[in-house]
Amino acid sequence: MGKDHLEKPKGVHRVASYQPVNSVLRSLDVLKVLNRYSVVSVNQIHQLTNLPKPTIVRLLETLIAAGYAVKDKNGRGYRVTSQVSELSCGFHGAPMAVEAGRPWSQKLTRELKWPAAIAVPDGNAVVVYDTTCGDSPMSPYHANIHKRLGLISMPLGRAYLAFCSPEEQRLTMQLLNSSTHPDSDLMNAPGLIEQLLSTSKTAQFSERVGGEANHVSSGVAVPIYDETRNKVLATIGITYYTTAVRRKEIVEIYVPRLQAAAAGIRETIIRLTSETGAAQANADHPVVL
Amino acid sequence: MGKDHLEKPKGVHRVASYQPVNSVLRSLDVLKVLNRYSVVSVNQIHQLTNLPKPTIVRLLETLIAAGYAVKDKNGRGYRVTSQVSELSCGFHGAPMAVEAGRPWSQKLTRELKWPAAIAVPDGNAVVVYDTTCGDSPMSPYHANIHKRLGLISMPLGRAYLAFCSPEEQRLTMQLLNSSTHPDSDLMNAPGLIEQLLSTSKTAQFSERVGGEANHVSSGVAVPIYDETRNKVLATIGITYYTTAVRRKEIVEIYVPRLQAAAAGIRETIIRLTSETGAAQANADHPVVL
DNA sequence: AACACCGTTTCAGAGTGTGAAATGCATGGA
DNA sequence: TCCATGCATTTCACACTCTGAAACGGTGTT
Repeated sequence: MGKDHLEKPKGVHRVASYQPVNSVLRSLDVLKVLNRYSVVSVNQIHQLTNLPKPTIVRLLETLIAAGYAVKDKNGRGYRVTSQVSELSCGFHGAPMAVEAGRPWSQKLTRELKWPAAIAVPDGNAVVVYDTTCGDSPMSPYHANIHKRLGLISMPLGRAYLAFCSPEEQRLTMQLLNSSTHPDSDLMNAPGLIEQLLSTSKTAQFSERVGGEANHVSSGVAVPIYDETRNKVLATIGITYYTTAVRRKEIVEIYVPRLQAAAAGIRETIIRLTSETGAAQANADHPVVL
Repeated sequence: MGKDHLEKPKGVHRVASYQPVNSVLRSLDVLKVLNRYSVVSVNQIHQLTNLPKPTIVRLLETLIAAGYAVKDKNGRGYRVTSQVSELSCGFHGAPMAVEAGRPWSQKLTRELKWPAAIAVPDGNAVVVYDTTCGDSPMSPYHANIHKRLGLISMPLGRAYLAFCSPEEQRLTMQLLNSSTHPDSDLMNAPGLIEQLLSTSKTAQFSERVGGEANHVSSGVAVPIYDETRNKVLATIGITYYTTAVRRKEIVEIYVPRLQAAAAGIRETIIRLTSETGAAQANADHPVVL
């Protein structure tokens, strides 16, 4: 397979360098089938996957050894155990927000040109899990992915702190007072904090006007709210050069666009969540016998 | 942490004839770690699993090829996708009822000696997914696991039909009228059906008195009700020789025991469900950075 | 610039997964 | 009762696939 001339990697993403591990792919197929039907026989799996039966039995025993499946009584079939939740319980918070939000932040950047970012609350800060600063032709910053942003000074942080539940806000404030974080230096001005939060709450978005400290950039952000859990799942915002945009434009165009994106993301998340939990209650039962 | 996958043989069950497939066990470990943390680096996985880094990258690429993971932007880490729900969405209905109910039906058989059974509604019948007839010293029948039982004549079936929601009952009755099923021959006596259902509903359990047809056995059953979804998840019942038990004993001892078991199973199911869905919202965030 | 760290790639070799064929093990019909 | 049938399971020799030490290359730090 050795090429003697240089081959350019495809686009930005490199081609996978490894061949996928065969047995792993097969085991995932088997586990998927196990999940589709309540109780499955080796033969059913064989028909659904075209895998040789010995292979199926071997993989099933492997899944059993790992605790994700059990053999039904008197060898009539196999089924999954409650432990399978370990394999999907992590699809919450950051991963869900990123997967649901990516198309929306890209759309924002296409339309407004400025970079957008999505951040997820994590203790005493928010963590940026996605930015479109690579897609934006004129990004004020280069790359702040995985950066922890302060909950007071940064719009993405404040959009969380101002709009989360009162109890959550109280606990987070305690955390802010008892640990070091990006905004630790602002903690001695309690009046300032309350003012910023209430201003955000009234205006329905949070804003940082640049030029104050040593920032040439400004930003606005709004929360992504899950109404079924009463929880701020993430925040989404855009950043721009302070001198390049008039405030009127921000309030009348940028903020509504952000709120529309947040609403769209919220709907996607609700859909993904309900699919994960319930769903297929009907599709699941094509009368297994 | 867990590295040696040496499994001890399990008690009465036969020892697994195959050696578990190594790469599969490892991939499941990796997927589990991916789920425990929002975004993970290869190094973090390495520290948590003790797997060699090339192996981790290979398995991650395999998971990516299968669609269960994606590489976070600019190579800073990996995370799961919404597709992981495929690997656990099946733990509902039958598997959950069986896993939660098994200890209770065994307890019933230990105490009352008669065999107990758990059945799950499936279209126009209920399917027996677990029985303790192997544990019972005096079982009237031999093995009816995976058998489809009628919703009218059998206590396990009637406990579902009588106690499910009115809308579900209406749809199921339509299904019973338009398909063949174990009780097809009873469908021409509509008065009988309504009477059986209302009697069950009043008495809070369903009962079949043997000797009527050609049965020497009788049975009682109760529904396992999920209050959060307003849904009968399964039914649990016991079977006995008609002539061996006085009716007083059934009403005063058997039925209360069954109802206690149903309540216990319901609680276990609620616990399992909430663990699967939410949970770990806090434990999940040991500040990943 | 030099260093340190980390993700990724390479590659040769051995251990491991593979699946056709054979063997059990039920159930059901004659 | 005794085969016939269908399915789950086991065996086993071989090919091949997975393995992981070592090397590489990129990025951020001193």
